[in-house]
Amino acid sequence: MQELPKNLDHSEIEAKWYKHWLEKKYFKSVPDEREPYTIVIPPPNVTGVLHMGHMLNNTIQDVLIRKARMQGKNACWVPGTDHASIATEAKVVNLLKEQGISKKDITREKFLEHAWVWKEKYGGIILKQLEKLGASCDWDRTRFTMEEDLSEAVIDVFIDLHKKGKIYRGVRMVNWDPKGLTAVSDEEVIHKEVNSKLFYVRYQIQDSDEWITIATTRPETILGDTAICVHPDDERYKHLKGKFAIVPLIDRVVPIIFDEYIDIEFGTGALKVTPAHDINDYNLGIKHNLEVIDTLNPDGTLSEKAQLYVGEDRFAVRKKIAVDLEEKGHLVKIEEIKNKVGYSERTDAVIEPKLSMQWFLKMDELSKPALENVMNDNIQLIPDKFKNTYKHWMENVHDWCISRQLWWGHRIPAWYDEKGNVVVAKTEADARKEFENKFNTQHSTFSITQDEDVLDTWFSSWLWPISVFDGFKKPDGADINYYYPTNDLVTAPEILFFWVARMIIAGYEYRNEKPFSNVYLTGIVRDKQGRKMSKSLGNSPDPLDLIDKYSADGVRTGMLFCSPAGNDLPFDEKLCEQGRNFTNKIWNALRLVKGWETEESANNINQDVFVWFENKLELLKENLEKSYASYRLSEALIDLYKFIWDDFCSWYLEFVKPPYGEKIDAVSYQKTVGYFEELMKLLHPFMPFISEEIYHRLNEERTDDICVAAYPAIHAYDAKIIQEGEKLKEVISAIRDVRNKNGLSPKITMTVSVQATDKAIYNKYGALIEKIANIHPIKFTDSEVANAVSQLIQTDKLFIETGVQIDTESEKKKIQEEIEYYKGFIASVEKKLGNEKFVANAKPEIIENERKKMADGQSKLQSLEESLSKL
RNA sequence: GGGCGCAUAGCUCAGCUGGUUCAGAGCACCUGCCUUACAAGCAGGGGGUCCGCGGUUCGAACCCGUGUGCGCCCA
Repeated sequence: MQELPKNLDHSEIEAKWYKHWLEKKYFKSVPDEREPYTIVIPPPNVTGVLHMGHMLNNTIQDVLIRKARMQGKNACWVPGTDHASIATEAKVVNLLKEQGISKKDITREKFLEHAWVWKEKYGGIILKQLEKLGASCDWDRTRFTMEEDLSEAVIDVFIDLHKKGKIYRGVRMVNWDPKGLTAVSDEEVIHKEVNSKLFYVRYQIQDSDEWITIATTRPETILGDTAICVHPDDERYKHLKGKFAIVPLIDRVVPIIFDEYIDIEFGTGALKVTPAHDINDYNLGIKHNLEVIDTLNPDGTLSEKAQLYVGEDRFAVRKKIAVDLEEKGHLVKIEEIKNKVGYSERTDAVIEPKLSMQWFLKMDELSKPALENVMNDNIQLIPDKFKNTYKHWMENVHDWCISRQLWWGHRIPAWYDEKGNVVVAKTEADARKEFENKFNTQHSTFSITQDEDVLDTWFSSWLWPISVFDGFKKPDGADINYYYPTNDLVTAPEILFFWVARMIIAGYEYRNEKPFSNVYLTGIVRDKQGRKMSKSLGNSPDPLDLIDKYSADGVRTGMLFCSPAGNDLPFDEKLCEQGRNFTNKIWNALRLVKGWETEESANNINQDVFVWFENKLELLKENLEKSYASYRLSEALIDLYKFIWDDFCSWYLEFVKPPYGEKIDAVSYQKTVGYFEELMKLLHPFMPFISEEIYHRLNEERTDDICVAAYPAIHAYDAKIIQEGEKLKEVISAIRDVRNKNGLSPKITMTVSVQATDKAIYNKYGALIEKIANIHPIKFTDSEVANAVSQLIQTDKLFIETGVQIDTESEKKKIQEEIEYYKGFIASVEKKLGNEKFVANAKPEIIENERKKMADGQSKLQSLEESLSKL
């Protein structure tokens, strides 16, 4: 046969097999009578390119879906992307800017045209990249949150929830992103600890020479102050009741109010109150009926209402106002402090609390079933430590601000007439009818306008598990009835609330059923310094480069080697290298097996090896199954890795390998190919490409594919046979060890005498030991053998005659050390057994075990002492 | 400030009901090997205050309390 190359060209087989699988439509799913197994992909942003988080996330999904497929389930993995309002709009704005076009200068329609062009051009990149990873998605089902059907679902849901009284419009303090020019939800604000300055500023008390000093990190907001607040119990300020203070620079007269909200210890115990620009101040303002003065423009510059510094950016003003306050004698001192400042997740701009009119979704009632069904494990979070976090959030859930001041997204179906009345309706015509009914508007030509804002992207992705199966358009359709609820959701803990909780809410609201049964929360991929890998930090390797270098299989295993569910993954390229080395190992095992020439043989010398290996294989399968059942994919992979490398390659193949130049008997060959195939099936979910390649190489006439082969069934195993095998390995290792320690080449033939009560294993495997360890002969003995190195294997004793004079002194020393160890060991067991309370309280099997330890220990000790005396 | 979690070999982590000869794996490191599938390999080896302290128990890496350090979420 033709010589196989020493290393495998992975890029060639990856392209070949992925294309083949697609042609065979193995990933395609249509409802049938089989049990469904469904995963919906967490839709990546259309703007996105593959990063390490996606790699991890999608590898896990692919492992789960491939295993289910092999197990004969109707496996369906639905891919797609979401439209990512803020991120996409920002990209398009930038692109237009490069072309010299400003968003302000073009119409909404024109802008959206540009946005769609952009989406068509770049929107599919990330999905193409997933193919390189081997992702076995049903690509025919690819969805996009802004396609027509999914958009309609979003609008219908908005109208429905509005009708149910769950959606309302109100002025609220929102997190304003001055760069993105939109409100963002609480979850999109990242609080970072930063070094700030705490400015102490004094305000004069009206009609008095007295001053009151406040502390603030944002002195520019002074211009919007409408009160000073102190604690009612604070002795320092009690006399100020009913007095007024004068706001510096603008001389506004504001009341001094008293409220228990104040922390007496912080700063001076006096707080400036700016209801338009701080949520707590806003609440104080409502309570004390204060004036609200909005001093900020949407872009973060100061507004006319600020009176001073109008049109200048808030951070520039912060510096200027400090100087001006100083000049006018208002600045008392400046302290350096650490405080937390909110940043926009999307634009990284400092978030400004700002009052504005927004649409909200009431969450209290809606979230109840979503909380309950996670707490009772109807939906399982993996790992379950996230239940606590989930509970905490769901019990303190805030109403969801769902409007965004953007164009790219689902436009809010609300309409206003000239008087500012509002109705919610799907079309303009419906809206007019609404106006006629609701407001008695008589003529049909009145002018109405649609709300300019769009909905939060999550307001579409929370419908994802339903909408991808057309569950809104066809609530009783074949797809939604078959695939919903889905099985597993694999996602990052960061979006547990953003997305997972809200999908659960939508599931119960619209299907009266959970959207998925299990939520596997992956870790966050971090670099060696523990930082999250991200494009902006530039600390993330390009996944496609990694695949190029280490193969898709190698990268997949690299990602999974150390990523227990919910734990962060400290990524190291070395892991991918280890994965690639594993593919190389497998490839070379194939080269070995394919290099064998066979011959018919009457009696099979490897019979006992097969029995051992088959039992060990069953044990492996059982362990794999346990790991899968508890989503310990990393553990399953490591078990498989060790089994293939150690048990299969290092032991089994060496056992059955014919001596150089000899042929292998046909039965051994067939058995070996069979085991190899089975191992490849077990490996396929993790390493789809190499397993498929090997599967075909093992049998070149094959017409079926491992991708859809039946996953190996589990059978019972005999633990005793496995134990014998382990002992056999110990014997061989002990002999190798003697060679190593004495600097003897493997080519030197030695003799071994065995002193054992149970001779079965030596009778069974004697010939094998002779072959593997280059022993001739191996024989039994009843007594000590002179001039031999002795090795204790459990309670058996091996006398290895190396053919050279042994070093009696070092041999004595070695035995003496072992004797000491066993003496200590026996003493500790004796102590335990001598303890009445232990004997009275411990379980019988544990006591029995201690007795056995004692007997074994004593027998070994005796044997060692015998050896010592003979030396 | 409130809540949750973590701490085991140089690194990353197992250790599932408290009880084997229980302190373990992979990587890294060290030694010896270009042995005929694989140097992307083979055969060996060293390495630990299971974060500190106290308690429960016949028995604690594991349970309880407490201190320290770190991470995450919320305000």
